[in-house]
Amino acid sequence: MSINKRSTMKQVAKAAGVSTQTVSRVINERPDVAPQTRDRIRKVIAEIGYQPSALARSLIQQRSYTLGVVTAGLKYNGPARTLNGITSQAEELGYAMLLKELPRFDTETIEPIFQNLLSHHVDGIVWAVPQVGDNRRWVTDTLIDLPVPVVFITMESRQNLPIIAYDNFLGGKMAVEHLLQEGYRRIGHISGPLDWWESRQRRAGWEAALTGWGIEPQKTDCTEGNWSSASGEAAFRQLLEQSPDLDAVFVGNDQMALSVVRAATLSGRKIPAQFGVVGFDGLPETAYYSPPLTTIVQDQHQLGSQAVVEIVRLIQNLHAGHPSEETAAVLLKPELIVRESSTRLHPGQVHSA
Amino acid sequence: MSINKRSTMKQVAKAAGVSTQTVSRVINERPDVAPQTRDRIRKVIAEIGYQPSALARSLIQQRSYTLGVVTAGLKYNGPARTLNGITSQAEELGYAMLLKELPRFDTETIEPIFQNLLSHHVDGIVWAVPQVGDNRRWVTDTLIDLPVPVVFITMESRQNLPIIAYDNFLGGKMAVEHLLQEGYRRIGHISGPLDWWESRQRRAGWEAALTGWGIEPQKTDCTEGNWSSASGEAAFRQLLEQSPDLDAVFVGNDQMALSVVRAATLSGRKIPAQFGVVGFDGLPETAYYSPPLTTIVQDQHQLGSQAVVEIVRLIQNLHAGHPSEETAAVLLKPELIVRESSTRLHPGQVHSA
DNA sequence: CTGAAAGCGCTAACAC
DNA sequence: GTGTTAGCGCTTTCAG
Repeated sequence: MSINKRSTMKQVAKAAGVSTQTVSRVINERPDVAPQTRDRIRKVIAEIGYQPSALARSLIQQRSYTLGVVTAGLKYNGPARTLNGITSQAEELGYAMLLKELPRFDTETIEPIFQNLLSHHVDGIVWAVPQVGDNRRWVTDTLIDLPVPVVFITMESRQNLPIIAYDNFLGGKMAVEHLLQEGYRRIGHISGPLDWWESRQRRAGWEAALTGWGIEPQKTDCTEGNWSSASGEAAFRQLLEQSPDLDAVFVGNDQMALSVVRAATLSGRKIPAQFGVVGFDGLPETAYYSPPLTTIVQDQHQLGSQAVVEIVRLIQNLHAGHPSEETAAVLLKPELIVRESSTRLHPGQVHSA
Repeated sequence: MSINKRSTMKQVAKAAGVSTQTVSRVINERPDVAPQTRDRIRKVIAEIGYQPSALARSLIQQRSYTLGVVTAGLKYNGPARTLNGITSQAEELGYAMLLKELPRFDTETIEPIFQNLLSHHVDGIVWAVPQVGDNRRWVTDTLIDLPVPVVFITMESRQNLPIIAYDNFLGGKMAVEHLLQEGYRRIGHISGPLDWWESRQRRAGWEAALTGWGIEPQKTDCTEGNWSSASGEAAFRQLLEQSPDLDAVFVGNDQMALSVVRAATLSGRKIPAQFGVVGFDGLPETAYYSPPLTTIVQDQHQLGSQAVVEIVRLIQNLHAGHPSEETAAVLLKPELIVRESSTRLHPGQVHSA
C-alpha cells in the first residue's frame, strides 16, 4: 500500500456509492450505519489509503487535539529531558505537538509566540521555559484571558496558576545538610546564574541549611557560574581566593561540579577526605567521575509528562463545560544520591547509580 | 492588548465596514487596496488583536508552512542537539514544526507516523531518527511516492535520496590514525551497539586505519557497548580480558570514553603515558575530564539546520513546479580535537576546547 | 479598487 | 440508515 496522493472523503464516498456523511460516520465509529455499508466503505478506505484531514477536522470541530509546546535551551540536558517527557506523554494521550523553541531564555516579548500557536488552534499550551530574569512579567497582564489553558514548568508558584516544578530550595537544603552530617563545616556554594529562579532557590537552600545548623552563611563563600563546565572552574578559583579555607562546596549543577572536582583535585585537595563536593541534576555520567559525584536528582522527564497530564485535564474540563477550579502549584521532591565525593564519614553508605 | 477570544476575519470586516476579501488583501499585503481603507482595516485588526487562522489558510492554500519532524531518543545528547538545530532553522525560515518522537530507535512500522503527519498537511518531513537495525527497510517500498519531500538525517547514503550525515567512517579513521601517530600500536576499539549504522561505520574506520598502517585488526581487540557510561566500563573490562596488552583504545562515544578513562586509571594505567584514549562526539564536558579527552567532534546542531534548509528547498522547488532534480547525500566532515588523553609524544600540540 | 460566489475537507443538524 | 444543507475561516476567481 502506498501513500501516494492525499485522497479526500468525497473520493471515498463516490467509490463506495454513498454520501460523504456516511463515510464520516464510519470514520467516527458511529453506530448508525448498516453493517454491510460500513464494510464496503472500510474496504474502499483501506484500498485507496484514505486518511481524514486533521486540519479540516480541527476547523469544524473547533478542537485540534494539538498541544502548543514552548521550550528553550534544548542543547542543555534538562530542557531536552523535559521535552522527552512531554512528547511521550502527548503521544500517549493522543495529542499532536506543535513545538516552538525560544532563541533566548529571557525572551520577554512572548505575545507573538502565543499568537502563532493560537493561529494553529492549539487546544492548550505547555510553557516549558525556565523562569529567568523578568521573563514572567507578562504572566499577570497578558495571560488572564487567553482562550486556552496554559501549564507552566519550572517557575515560582503564583496564585491560581497551574505550575509543575521541582523544589529547588529543598534540594539545596538537602545537599548542604548532607555535607554537614558528613562533618564538613566550611561549606561554600557555586550558584548558577542568579537571574535564574532555580539558582536563587538552590542558593537559598544552602543558606537555610547553614543557618539551621547555627552557621552564618558568608557572602564570600558563594560565587556564580553560568551552568557550563568552564564557568564552574572559574567560579571555583574565585571562590578559593575569597575563602581559602572552605572544606566543601555545594555546586549548582553537575556540569559545573565536574570541573570543580577536577580543579579541587589538581589543587592538591583530596576528595572526599579533605574536601567534599555535591552537585545538582543527576546526570547519569556523574556516577563515573573520579571520584563519583554525590548529587541531587530531579527527574525532568517526569516534569514534562506531568505537565501534559495536567494540561489535558484542563482542556477536557474546559471542553466539558466544567468551571475552572482552583489550580495549585505542584512541587516535586528531588532526591539525594550519595556517592564518594562527599562521604568523609560514612563511605559504607555509598549508593550506586 | 489582550488575546482573549479568537476573532475572525468576518468580525474585522464588519467592524471596518468592508468585505472579508478586502481584509484578506490587507493581511496578505496585496497592493490593490485604497490606502485609507487599508489604514482603517489595520487599525481594527490591531484593536481587536486579530490573527488569521493558520488552519483555514493551510486548508484553502493547500500549503501549511509546517514541517513534520520525527526524532527518537531525545534524552540523548546527540538527537537533542540536532532537534535544536532543526527548531532554530525552521523558525528562521518561517516554518512551524509538528514534532513526533518514536518510542524506540528501531521502530519499523512507520506508516502510521507518516499518515499522522500527512493528515496535518505538513509540507515536508525531516526524518531525524538514526539508522538502527532494519528501520530503513521501508524506505524503498513506501517512500517512493509520498506526496511530500522527506530529508533524512544520519543514514547510509542511497541512490537519489536527500540525506545529511556525518562521515563516521572518516571520524573513526582519524581517531585511530591520530593514536598511531602518537606512537600507540596495540589499539583496541569499543563500539556502540552494532545494529547502529554509525557504530559500524566508526568501527570500519578503526579497521581501515590499522590496515592502512599494515596492522591486522584483531577480532578480540573490539568489544561492544550501548553508548552509556555504564556499558563503557563493562566493555572495557571485557576488552582487557581478551587483549591485556592493548596500549590504547578508540571509544565509540564520549560517554563510554569517560568511564573508560576512569577504569583505565583505576587499573593503574597512566594516561596518556602508558595508555591512550580517544572518544567521539565532542561533548563540552570532555575538556574537563581527568585527563581531558581527545575526541572527534560532530556538530549535531548543524546537522539539523542543514536538513531544514534542504527540506525547504525541496518544498519550494516542488511548489514552483520544478522537476525534482537528482539529490545526493551530504557527508559532513568531523573534526579531531586533541587533548591530553592521547598525546604521548606531542603534549605541546594540545588544543583547547 | 472592491465585493459576491465558490470551495478547501470535513461534520452538526436536520430531513427523509 | 442515509442524504441534504450549511458552515468552520479563509482565499481564489471573476464581476463590477
